[in-house]
Amino acid sequence: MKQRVGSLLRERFDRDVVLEKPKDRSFGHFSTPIAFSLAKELRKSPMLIAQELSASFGEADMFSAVESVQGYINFRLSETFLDEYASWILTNPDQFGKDEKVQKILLEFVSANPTGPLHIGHARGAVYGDTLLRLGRHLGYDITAEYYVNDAGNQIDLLGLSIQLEGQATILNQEVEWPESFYRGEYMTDLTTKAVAHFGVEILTDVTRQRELALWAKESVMELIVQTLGATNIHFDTFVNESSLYAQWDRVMSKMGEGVYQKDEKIFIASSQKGDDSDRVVVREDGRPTYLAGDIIYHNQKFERAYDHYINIWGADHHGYIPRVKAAVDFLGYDSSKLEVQLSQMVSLLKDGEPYKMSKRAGNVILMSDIVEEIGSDALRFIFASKKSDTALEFDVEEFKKQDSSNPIYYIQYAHARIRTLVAKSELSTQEIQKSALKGLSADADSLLFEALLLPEIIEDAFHSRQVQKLTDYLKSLAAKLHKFYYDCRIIGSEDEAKLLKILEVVALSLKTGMNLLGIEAKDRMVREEEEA
RNA sequence: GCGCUCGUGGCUCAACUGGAUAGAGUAUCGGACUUCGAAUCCGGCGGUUAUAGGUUCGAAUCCUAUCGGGCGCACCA
Repeated sequence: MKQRVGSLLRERFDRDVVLEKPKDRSFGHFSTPIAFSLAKELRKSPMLIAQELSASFGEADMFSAVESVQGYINFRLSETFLDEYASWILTNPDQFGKDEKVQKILLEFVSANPTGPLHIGHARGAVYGDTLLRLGRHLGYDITAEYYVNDAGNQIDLLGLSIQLEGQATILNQEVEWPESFYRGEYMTDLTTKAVAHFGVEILTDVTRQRELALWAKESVMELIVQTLGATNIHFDTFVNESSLYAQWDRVMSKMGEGVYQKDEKIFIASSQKGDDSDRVVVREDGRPTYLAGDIIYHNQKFERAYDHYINIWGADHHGYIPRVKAAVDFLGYDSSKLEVQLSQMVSLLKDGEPYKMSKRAGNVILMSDIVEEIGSDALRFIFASKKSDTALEFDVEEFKKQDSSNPIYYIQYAHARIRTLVAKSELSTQEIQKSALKGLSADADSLLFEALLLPEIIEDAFHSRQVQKLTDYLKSLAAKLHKFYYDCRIIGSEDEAKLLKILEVVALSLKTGMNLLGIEAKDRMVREEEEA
């Protein structure tokens, strides 16, 4: 819709035109302040320019009115145009907001270490990434969702060791000397029991089999992670194991040419030439690669797979790491501007206004699975989608258990369910509703319809700005408009029943499509929890 | 110390990326069910957009400085 108006104006004025939603709907559906920017070149007052420009329209059937107000040019879409659009999407509901973008994108997210279950911080990145994925795919982008599994390095050794120690302490009842850091929590107890069942008790004391044990345990942890993600409607297309990459090291290193050099028995990457604070070690004196080495091979492999664009979602504590990876991509001979890193900030949880208790049982973290169990996947997804991912977020789990308007999930679901029950109650057939011509609408009805038809613009904007909260904001405000409309205007039995229901069908479709893009299922009926029992 | 980032009603967040009178929710106070689901709606209170300068037709948004919070500054991942 906005695109069509935009391209029309671009043709007319021969330049990009800023289109905005007027603060006050009585001004029209769209407006542009273009006269202000033209004022300087044309050496005329904005008011005059706006008047002349608006007078030059009038004949276009897309608009029913074009007016100038204090330098702004306001456009009002014609009812015919809105009606055609509404009819079209109601007969092609799957196409609402769809587009046909052609880019291939690799989206890497979560990538949590396979050494323990996901915690609440991971959940945020997971939801953010998956929401972007859904939005992008809806727009037609060919996106691969990838999980990078860090199954190499110290942490994996530590995983093996931790299981052995856990087993020695709890199963063999031996005195154990615990290292400074090790993995703990309920899942470790489970893992240990399973390991003994699988390998026999000998595995607990055989130092030479630590790695074997660790690699087995990793698979088990990954299953747990995949399961937790699945419970939140998050699924990956591909998993890349860090351990599988090192065979390519020599080839990748020679590919970087001058980008790497040897010094003090170590190998460095000259990332300081590319804007990093200093050069970084990629291979230690003893020949063991650093974490960065793995990431270099991984990114080389990503670029060899030839996508048009790459998005990484990282925890915000890794932001200092961006320059060195970009430097590596540059040295590998690829365009590092194709690599985009989005950060996901910290989450702090409250319960009844107090800090949420970290469970000792889980190893002093808040588990994603616990929160999903407590407030549900829908609520969790909604909260995390509703705030910019790169700013810190604090929320109270109790807020999202309430079943009233203070809980946006219920508020939006209720709006959708209200429409569904209304339509079910009406004597009119779907045919009659969809065929009715939208003419002579009240200002409120027109405004509601227009708002519902705005969804495609919101999807586009939310994806391209990577700000998925624009979608949740939109759904909240559309639901609010619906509730108000419902309250003000009697629908069943009114002489406009068919028209009004047609508009409401568009609203319902918009809400449902939006919720699905958030990974939330729209309900046709609301059921109170206590009624279920 | 250096780098990144954020600072908007009591609280949680918006503001179309430089545009019209800075908006929602929550809290609080007060109203609306013999009518399509009150899981809803309406109204009141609450702001010098951290502070001080600057840029221009126009600034919460851009620039500079100051103050305050967060994160990072590994041969850990």
